[in-house]
Amino acid sequence: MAVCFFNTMSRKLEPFVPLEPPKVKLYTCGPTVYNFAHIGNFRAYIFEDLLKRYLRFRGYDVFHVMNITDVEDKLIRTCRETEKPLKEITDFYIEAFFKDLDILQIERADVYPRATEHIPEMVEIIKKLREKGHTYEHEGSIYFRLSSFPRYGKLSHMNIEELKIGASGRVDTDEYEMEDARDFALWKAWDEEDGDVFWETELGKGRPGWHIECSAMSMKYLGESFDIHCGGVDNMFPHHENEIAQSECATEKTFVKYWLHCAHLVVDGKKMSKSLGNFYTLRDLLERGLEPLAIRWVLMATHYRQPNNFTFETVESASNSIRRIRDFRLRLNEIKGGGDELVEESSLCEKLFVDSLDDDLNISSALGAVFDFIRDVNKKVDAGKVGEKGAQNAINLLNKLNKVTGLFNPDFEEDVPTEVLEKVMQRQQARRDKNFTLADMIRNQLFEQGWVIEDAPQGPRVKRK
RNA sequence: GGCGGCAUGGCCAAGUGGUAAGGCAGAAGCCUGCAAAGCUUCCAUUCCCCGGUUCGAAUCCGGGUGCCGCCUCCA
Repeated sequence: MAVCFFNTMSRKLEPFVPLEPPKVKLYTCGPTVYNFAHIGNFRAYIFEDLLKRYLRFRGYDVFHVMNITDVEDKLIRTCRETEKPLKEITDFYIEAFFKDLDILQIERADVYPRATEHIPEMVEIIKKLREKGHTYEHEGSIYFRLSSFPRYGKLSHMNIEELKIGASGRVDTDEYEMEDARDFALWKAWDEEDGDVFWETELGKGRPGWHIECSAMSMKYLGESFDIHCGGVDNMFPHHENEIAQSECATEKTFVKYWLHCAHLVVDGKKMSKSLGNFYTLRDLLERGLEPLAIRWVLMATHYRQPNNFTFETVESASNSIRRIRDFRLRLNEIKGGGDELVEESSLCEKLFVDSLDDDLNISSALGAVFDFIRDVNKKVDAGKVGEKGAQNAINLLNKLNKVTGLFNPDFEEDVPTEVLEKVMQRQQARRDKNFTLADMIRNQLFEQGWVIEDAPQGPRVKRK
């Protein structure tokens, strides 16, 4: 079986065949750095992390580009309100963004191009579009003329004629300077509100529109046609649609082969919003004492095309699942001597895991295979059948699959403080003396200090609570 | 109004025609000095509702209900 993805463009599951195997060129829409990213953003980034890790696991040579939008309306407004330079604000949030990625164990992209550092590339594309007659100017701003691109709407299945009506009632066409309310800005002429945020270019004094940055930066690092473009469903229209229009008009080539879109995260069944009080950044969750790995689990464990309902209860449940895996590994580490090597169990688990993820990243099914494996192995361990080699094979498999999910290697407490170990020894002596009152007292004491003692056949097992 | 998605046990969630994975929570048992961990058993005669197709449907078709997203530069 081959890797298959649901391509938004065709609305079908398609076998994945990169343009130049084994290379895979991947572009994912990144953050606008005007604030801390929220967990909904991270849902998308974790989906993309799984995608990239899995492609690498399957032998592809992935080159990943994620843009950073560091010039845009909200940012300019923030500059005005705080009277700080643009770069000071964006640098701060970019640093915070990377820190959050690390906490969630999201692997870094190969390149994080910033919009402000690619103005010349954007200008080039706009010039090319202008030469080909896809643009018009109005008061110094340059707009893309949608009517010049008949295929517009093919990704989102939006009907261009109906868009024209502005049926949402939220588009007041009278306010638009464009020929048509659907047209979008490639280049925005400077006005006073922009302050010192502008570039003097051949197109005049101004700044780029949002959509053009993704076209410019993706094509710069990945070429005029590349394999995969990801983003949240909300970016499908108009952002990705506009990217297609600009890029394909400029190059006359197919821009992207596979479009993958991630569904939204909701919290307690509702869209996150500050007014509902269910809007969380990663910081907010960590302050509440949630485990980063459990957050990663929750964000990853729902199929990327399903809406993910984030609740504290689910995170708690994920923490318990992680504990089960940790305990399984602790148990395997204690095994000595000869016995079953778990060859069949390991290969079955890996096969099911791969088959599941091949199928449009069916992570739930893949996790199911891992838990089946854990149960089967535990059963054999209980029966005393598993040898050291088998335990090592099982650990190796978890480590291997962990490269894909980042969920199967929770931190161990290798560094148990000596005073805790001394207490454990004391307790062992008490148990040998059949002084169970003292033994239980010590165990309770340690529990109060955050340590759990389990009496395994091989001796006491010390774990953090 | 247009486009799209979703509806499976207390919670999360697989499963696209063959008779309901898995995790968490819960109950009982085994094990244990007692626990914990682990294992075993139990926990949806049923997959939003109503029709239809079929030997057979959670899965296909028709209708309905509910929830959600997009249609302004929100992942």
